[in-house]
Amino acid sequence: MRSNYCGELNKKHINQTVEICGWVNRRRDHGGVIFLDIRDKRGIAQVVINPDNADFVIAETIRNEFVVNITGQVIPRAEGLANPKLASGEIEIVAKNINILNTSKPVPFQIDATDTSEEIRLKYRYLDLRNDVMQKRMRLRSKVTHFMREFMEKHDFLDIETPFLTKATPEGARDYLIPSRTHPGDFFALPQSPQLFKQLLMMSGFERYYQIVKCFRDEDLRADRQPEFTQLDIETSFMHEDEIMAMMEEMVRGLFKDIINVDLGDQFPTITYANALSLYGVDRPDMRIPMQLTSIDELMQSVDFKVFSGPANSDDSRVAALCVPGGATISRKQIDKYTKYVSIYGAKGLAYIKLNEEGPASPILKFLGDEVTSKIIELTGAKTGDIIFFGADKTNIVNEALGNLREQLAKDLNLYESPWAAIWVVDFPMFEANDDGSLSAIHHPFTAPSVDADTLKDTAKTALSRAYDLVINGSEVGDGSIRIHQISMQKTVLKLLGISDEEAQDKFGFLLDALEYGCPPHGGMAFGLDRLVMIMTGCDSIRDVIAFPKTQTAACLLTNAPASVPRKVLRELSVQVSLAKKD
RNA sequence: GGAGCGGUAGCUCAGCUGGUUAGAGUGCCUGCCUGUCACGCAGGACGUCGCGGGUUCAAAUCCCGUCCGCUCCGCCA
Repeated sequence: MRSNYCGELNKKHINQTVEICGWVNRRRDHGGVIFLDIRDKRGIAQVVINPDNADFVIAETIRNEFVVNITGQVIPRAEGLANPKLASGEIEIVAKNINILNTSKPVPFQIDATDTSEEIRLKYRYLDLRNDVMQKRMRLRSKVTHFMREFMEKHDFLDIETPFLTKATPEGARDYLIPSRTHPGDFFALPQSPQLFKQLLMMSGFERYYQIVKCFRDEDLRADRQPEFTQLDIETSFMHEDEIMAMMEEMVRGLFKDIINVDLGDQFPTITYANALSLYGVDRPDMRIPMQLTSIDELMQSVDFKVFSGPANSDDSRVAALCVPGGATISRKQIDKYTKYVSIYGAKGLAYIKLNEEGPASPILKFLGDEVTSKIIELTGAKTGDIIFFGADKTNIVNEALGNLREQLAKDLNLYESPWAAIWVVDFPMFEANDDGSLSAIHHPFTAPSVDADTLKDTAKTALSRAYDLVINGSEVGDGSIRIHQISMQKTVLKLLGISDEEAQDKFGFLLDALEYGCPPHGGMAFGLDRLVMIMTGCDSIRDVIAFPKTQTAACLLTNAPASVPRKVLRELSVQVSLAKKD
């Protein structure tokens, strides 16, 4: 049915008779001569149909997106008629036989349009996916998973599937629930990750496991968050964290080099969680941006300006400065926009000092005085032409406000030092305190602390874990940890988290039991495949690298899922719906 | 749960402070056209202005509610 792909035809094929299959990307009917751009998965080639062709009458009925099969001869294009936009632009095919394999209604949008709204694209996703850009993204994604599988297999990891119909977990995200017909009133949960199963596989002696697997979390969506997403999930036994990180790093470096020819550097730098927050305000620092936050608490403790001196003298607060190179040209109007921007993170204002040619200029100079002002300039390393922004509030508000402002400014003013930057974040705390004083796991409840159980009990609020995150260009693309492999430690951690013995036994007693039958030390990692591919393709949303993604309300515009089901089905599942039916 | 932006022809959009018959480009249909490649030219058809209510002599336009899409906060171990 096909001898060549359209996109691969070139001067080498001149005089050959070829048979192509594909979609009509565009038809240009000149009355006397008809041109068809035929598109297949490799690209586009132009077909010419002359009026003396017996199939000319067929060609006249052809419309965009018809599926055709054409036999013809490849000829060179005459002088000046080549199309440099097409890979096949130096040749064209003179049609001999034209076969309409299928017709098409007029499509709701031209396939190669670039301005179609996402809503329409999602509704007709099967058409959107015909677009060359989407085809390329899906192909790159496939290359990524192929590379991953090859790497893991080469390193003797075993691909083992774990159940989707499993048990709800305490802590963490909301679960997607599946009612059980055979156990009326009981529910399965879709896994938020195969975490416990992969740990059990270590206890089963497989030593190295991986899986490219869907995970499910019923939480609100973002540009980089979908309710079902894909992870490269990995677990190993008998490896220290530095060994695991080195191996994962090798994979990621190879991935970027092989697939998009990007060199991420010989060894990814490492930063502690505490330093990341202090210097960049976030736990996923974008290292493409050289700007750092400067702590100026000491300097501000005695100034006669309560907005600064208050937080400077408070333990849970912080005063920090962010010097923006060349930022003195930022307009008052733009500063107002940034003030509004930081307010979404709870910042009550955004003080600044501009370093103009004539000297520092700022509404707050009179409160700070010359001496303090010059010390700020010294500490931040600010130069003439720069602007210094300030944050003074609770520490997490300052960090989030200035940390996100830093990234926004880098975007607006193009302050990137390099196009790519990977970094490991380590030394996460084990726990964070909730509003009510209780503790939650920062990573998850099975993460090993870096101290023994007795020390952990005494220093729960400050103890560090053996977790590590991989951050590329300010996006967390993977996280992992060494897990707890001793029952006593696991019980200590669960107790600190306020999970009772009964609840622990009920929710994951199987894991606690397994820990007591010769559990090897183990640890692992999980990569967010969608985010990785998003970054590698330069997309702003993971929806752009997922064939059939969901909208912000977790609906599918293509299938109209989720949808109601007949009462009979619900009865079988022992499920009652209490809402009034929507229309 | 909250904030912001958007929803007008198949598609992308314009439509100011309310005022006759709601427009443009593109797509579609018809005719013409032998070298285009976003072909061109001429003509034509196509509207639940997201939905519901209100104000008004009069609403795409103003007000209230609601649904949908996007970005973000909360949330996401």
